Amino acid sequence: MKPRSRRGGGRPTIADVARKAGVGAITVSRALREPERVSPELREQIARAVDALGYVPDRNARALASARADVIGVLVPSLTNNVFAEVVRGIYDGLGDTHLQVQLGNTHYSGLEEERLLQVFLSQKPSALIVSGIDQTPAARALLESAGCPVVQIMEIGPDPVDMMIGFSHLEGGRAVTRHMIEAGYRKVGFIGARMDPRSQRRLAGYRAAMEAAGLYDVRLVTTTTTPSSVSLGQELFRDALAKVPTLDAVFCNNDDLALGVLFEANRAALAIPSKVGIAGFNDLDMMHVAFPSITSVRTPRYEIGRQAIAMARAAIAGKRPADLVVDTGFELMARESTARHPDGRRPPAP
Amino acid sequence: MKPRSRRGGGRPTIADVARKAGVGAITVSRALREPERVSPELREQIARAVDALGYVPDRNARALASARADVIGVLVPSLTNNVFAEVVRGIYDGLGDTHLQVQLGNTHYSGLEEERLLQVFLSQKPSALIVSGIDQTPAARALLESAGCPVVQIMEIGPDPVDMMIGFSHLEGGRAVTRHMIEAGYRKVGFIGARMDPRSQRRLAGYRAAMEAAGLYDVRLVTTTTTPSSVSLGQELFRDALAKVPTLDAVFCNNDDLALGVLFEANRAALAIPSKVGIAGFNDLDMMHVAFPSITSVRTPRYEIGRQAIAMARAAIAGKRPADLVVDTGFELMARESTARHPDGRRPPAP
DNA sequence: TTGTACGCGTTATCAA
DNA sequence: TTGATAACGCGTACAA
Repeated sequence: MKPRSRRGGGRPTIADVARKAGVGAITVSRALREPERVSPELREQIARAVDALGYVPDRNARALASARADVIGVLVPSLTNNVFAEVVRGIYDGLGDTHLQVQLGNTHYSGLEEERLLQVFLSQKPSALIVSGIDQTPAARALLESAGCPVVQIMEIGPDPVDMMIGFSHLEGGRAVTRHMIEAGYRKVGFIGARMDPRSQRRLAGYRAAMEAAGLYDVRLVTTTTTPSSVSLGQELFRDALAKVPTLDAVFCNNDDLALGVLFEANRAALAIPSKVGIAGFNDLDMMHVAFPSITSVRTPRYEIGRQAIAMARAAIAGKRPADLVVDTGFELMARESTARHPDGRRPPAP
Repeated sequence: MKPRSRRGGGRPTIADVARKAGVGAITVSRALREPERVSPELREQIARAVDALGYVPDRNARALASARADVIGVLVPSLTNNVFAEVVRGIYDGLGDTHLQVQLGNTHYSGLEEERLLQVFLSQKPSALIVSGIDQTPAARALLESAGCPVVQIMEIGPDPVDMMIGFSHLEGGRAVTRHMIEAGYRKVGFIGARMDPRSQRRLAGYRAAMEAAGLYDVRLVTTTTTPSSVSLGQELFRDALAKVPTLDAVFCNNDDLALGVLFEANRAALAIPSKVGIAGFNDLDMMHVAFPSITSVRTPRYEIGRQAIAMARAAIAGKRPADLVVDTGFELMARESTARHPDGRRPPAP
């Protein structure tokens, strides 16, 4: 027996397979990656040898030799935020059974952290990069532009894509709910926002635009914090908002967690929903339609964004860049009981 | 100028740095990985050259040469389940600023998928592996045992660790809540369960043990489904449970999402909580204490499990295997208004 | 369709 | 403490 090489961990290599199958190593390599370019007989022999030896290609060696890892780097600001959890789920599902792997990075809503992770990811020579939002730092943007691989910005759309983009306008989303509440008859519509990342800011801008258009805007109606969002924070912020403006008759919450907190707090304070106070959230998590009363929200296609982002990336990797480099997914206003102050709003279903 | 190598993407290599710093390539390599083994002067020169060139080591080459990637493979059954999202957050946080990277895999609660992902991960020669639960298939277990790297099983503890383990007893958790409800005076305590993965099964076993001990067990009180958990599913299952046993006076839900759905449905049906029906969840998400009324749950240290799992893995990688290979984190029963039927239960706070 | 020669960028080995 | 040399396992380029 030929002694094993000095360093190897003992796993069979492509050479072992080649020897066993009686072919050249490169043929094995091809049989694995482009089977159609190898004759059926050899393919068969090689498959047997692979099985017999339990051969698994070494991804590191492959990446080094081909100067490209079968990895898609994905940068999201949070892993616990349900919205991004669903985006990530869509991304994983969009992979199908390709040999591609996802490398996740959590930027914690920090531009600097995003830069750092980009550096790290780039050192792997990924096949593509997916990043969240459109507010990269100049340095991060430069990194992306010289990445030498397809780049997809997700969740938002804007005027100046690095490469590809898929998302929707958060400003329009914010405007749509606010307008809906105004039309439902609410006048003192408050805005409650946590975290206040760029997308939250734009929802606020939409809120403001709608309120100003109706001549209802008042800065005291706006209650925000940079603290991360949570149900309990919604409760607190609602109390703060009421303390500032006791005549508050509705709140548009930055997201559904806050809205849930507001609902509970309104229950506690015995404020009738929707007659005394209207509530709307953002994202339309499952619980919004189950809540009692059900809560108005804006349905955002986060899972689909993840799926499509991967589809776009895969197409670009394959050299088929999609015709539309910027995709606006839109959103959908889900008007429910929590804002049905008017007779034309939906009524609570009979029990 | 020496022409750049044929294939490289143009990025500077370690040789470039070595030339610029006037040292050997290996010295640069050492300066980067074990600075203390290089003289301060050279270290300084090398640092300057690295900065000047913008050198970033190629992870793929490093992994190939050292036969080990600085990657920790992490297998979880779900990314959207808040519980695992928090585990993952703990894992990322536990990384600190090591050079280690996390490679996430989603098994979708499937043993086969876990096997497949293990294969993929192993092909990268990870530095360590973290897997969820203790119910690996025999094939997966064999893979883990011959992985040649530290392995941490998380979320549960059991008698036969592959290597290391950190978690708690779901059976005891289920038993504790159930006992609490019985002590609060409930008699027809139902169990509502979604997904029914192994950990859910063990919580059910704990429920059953407590009910049988009190002579209250009745199979008709148990309502389960393999459908993934959600708030709306909680609503549905509660309706089903009530249809089966109209005298139901409490429900222990497999997790907090279901419990929230039950709460809303009880509200809808005008069933007073906790007098007509008691509710308990599992995991103690933030919303449980905010809910109105607040909901009894079992606090599980999922974030801490993630953090500690990484700590254990890092220690093992560094050759310092922890003294306790199996860590029981325990859990904490959070009794709240939703099960406070007895005067000794907590009262709702005054507004 | 298949094979040969070589390089990918780094680290392990061993000697100085 | 530092360096020369030889892998690491695979893919690219080119030839057959």
